[in-house]
Amino acid sequence: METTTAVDALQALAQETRLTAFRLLVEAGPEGIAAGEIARTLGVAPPNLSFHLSALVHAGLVTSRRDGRQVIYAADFDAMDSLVGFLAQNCCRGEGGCLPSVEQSGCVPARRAGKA
Amino acid sequence: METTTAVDALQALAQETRLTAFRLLVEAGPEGIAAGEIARTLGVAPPNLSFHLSALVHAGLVTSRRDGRQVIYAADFDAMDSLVGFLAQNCCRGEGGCLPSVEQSGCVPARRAGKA
DNA sequence: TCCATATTTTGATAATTATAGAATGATAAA
DNA sequence: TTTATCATTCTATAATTATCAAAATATGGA
Repeated sequence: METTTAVDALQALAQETRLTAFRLLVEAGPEGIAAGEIARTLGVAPPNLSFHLSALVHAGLVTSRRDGRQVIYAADFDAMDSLVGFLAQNCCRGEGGCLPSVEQSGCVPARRAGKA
Repeated sequence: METTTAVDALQALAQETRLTAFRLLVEAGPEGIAAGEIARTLGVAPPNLSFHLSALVHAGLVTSRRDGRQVIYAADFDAMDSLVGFLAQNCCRGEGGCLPSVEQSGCVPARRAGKA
């Protein structure tokens, strides 16, 4: 992953509305949530949310697909993986001991097992 | 972790100089690196680097200690853990399958094992 | 076709942030 | 105490970004 890609992703997450929306999408999983529902849940005006969602899409953290009149947004978990991996790359000169402790997030193995 | 805390941390990382400096510190491990050496390595003017390092400290991602005339900066791995945990909290409604795959970072178990 | 719903785009404004240069503060050695 | 080194703070400037209101686009149903 390039530094500029990571900066774009972090920049996208570094805003309250966008971070909250992203976490909502992470919690929702691959099925995603419609833009309108996100706007209602967060109490944000639709044009404002649209602005922020497009920032997340542009940063590659979120995908969108149209379903009828709705546009469904979903977190891109691979992008998130890459970002976290980039942050921790070669930590402690490979001696271990500095990585995020995934266990504390409450979300377990499925994907990790697949990727190991 | 509060949303505002996470936004502050992400904001701090969302800038090329700061992100590069942080990753350098992650790689260096708990011993840290002196401000001057970071400045030389990154090719950044000392006042500019100082500005960015203080942003990282303020965000809680980095600690500093004085050693003689030098000021040594080090990554705060617990803060990084918390941030990653916050991003992935309750992912996929707890059904698993959406967490960062730590394995790809090349940094292994020591800390994870301790915290599980 | 006409209307209603869902979302995005546009344009203007207000606020935040990065950078550079000069000056200041802190520590150590001569 | 004088000097050199390392780092930070101050001041000003340039650039980016969030928000709001209004208009525009896209889809589906009457």
